[in-house]
Amino acid sequence: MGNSKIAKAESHDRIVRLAAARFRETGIEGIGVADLMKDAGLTHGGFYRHFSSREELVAEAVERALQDGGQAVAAIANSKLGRTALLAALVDAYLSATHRDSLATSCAVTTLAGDVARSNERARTAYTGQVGTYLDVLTKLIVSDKQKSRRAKAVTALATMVGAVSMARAVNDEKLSMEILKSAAAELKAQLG
Amino acid sequence: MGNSKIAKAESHDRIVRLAAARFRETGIEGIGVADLMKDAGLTHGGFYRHFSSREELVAEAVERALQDGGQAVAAIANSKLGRTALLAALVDAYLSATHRDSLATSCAVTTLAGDVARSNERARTAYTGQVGTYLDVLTKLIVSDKQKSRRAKAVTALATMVGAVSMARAVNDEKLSMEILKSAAAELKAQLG
DNA sequence: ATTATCTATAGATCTATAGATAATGC
DNA sequence: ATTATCTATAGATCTATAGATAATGC
Repeated sequence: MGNSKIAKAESHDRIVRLAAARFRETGIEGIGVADLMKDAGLTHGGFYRHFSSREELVAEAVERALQDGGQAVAAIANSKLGRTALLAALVDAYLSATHRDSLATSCAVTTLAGDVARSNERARTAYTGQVGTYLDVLTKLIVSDKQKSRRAKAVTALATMVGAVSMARAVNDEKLSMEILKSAAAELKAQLG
Repeated sequence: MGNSKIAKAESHDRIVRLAAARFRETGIEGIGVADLMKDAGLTHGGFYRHFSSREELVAEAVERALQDGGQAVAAIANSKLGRTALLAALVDAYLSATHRDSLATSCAVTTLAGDVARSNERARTAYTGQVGTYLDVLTKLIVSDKQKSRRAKAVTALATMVGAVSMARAVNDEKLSMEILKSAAAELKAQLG
């Protein structure tokens, strides 16, 4: 015990990274400070040397969770696929059973939507920014005569993906869950391809 | 204190009805047994004569919350509008600022999606049933050459509405929030009308 | 000397239970 | 006699703080 500034920064980063994962798994209020610190290999007493309150961790962890999704999208967007193939790759990845089932690493725009709506302004501002980023990416990938129409199609496509994954997770009927993911993916690709 | 069987049934119904509203406002874990009982004008000690556990209330209240939405849809569906006007009325009501802001009475398929995914099987089964009901209503209202295609369009339309309202609630930018609702409504009406 | 983390604990919750009270209903 | 609700409380959490310990860093 007792540690360097570098070690403290590493601890801070580890707490935020693990909280970003656990909050997506359990919901933001589904896990306490003590368990989060235990995950990070620390005891709960040290928490308040890193964060002024639990709310501050919530804000940082929501920001981190949203960044994770941004990086996943950037990884696909930076591949050398053409416009249509790129759109299809994004849609298929988002509407995959793997994304549905991998809560800890999933897109926070879907997974934390309900929690963020009830959360602090910093978390909501981060959420708003990430939605804007996704809409920019999608708007550039969509073909349409008018710019305004491309943007509206991007909004609708993102809403479709978010809603489909939300419902696919909540239903307890695997067949219906897969139907939701597959139907939405097929429709989006037909509409935007 | 001390009360008739009729009064007990009324108390039970009041607890479930108020819990269905509060759970949608605060999230299922956002309010405790004592506050729920206080809402119903009772003290917390009597709770376990009505429910064997908090989980049992969660199941009943999720069922009730989902029913509320079903009744709202039925009210619109039973109006004397033609197919196109009916679809437009459903889409506009779902994607209205009023629905976005009226959490306590809102559609639980959107509002409780995240909580239900982590909840008990009875709540998830009720959720699954309500999704099926909505899909049946929408499938009948959508025109398309093939039955299979109508169903896929219904799934996509429901996903779009659920995702749009989820995001519209989480962002803290009123302009973006309204853009999400209005763009999704316009696209859905253009696609399905 | 400073500080990152630890142990210990205060005070506020939360679910659940025990036993008392005051009605209903046979 | 039964029971719907009440008061009181047990026991488990949860956030936050206090003070000790053992390292870093001047």
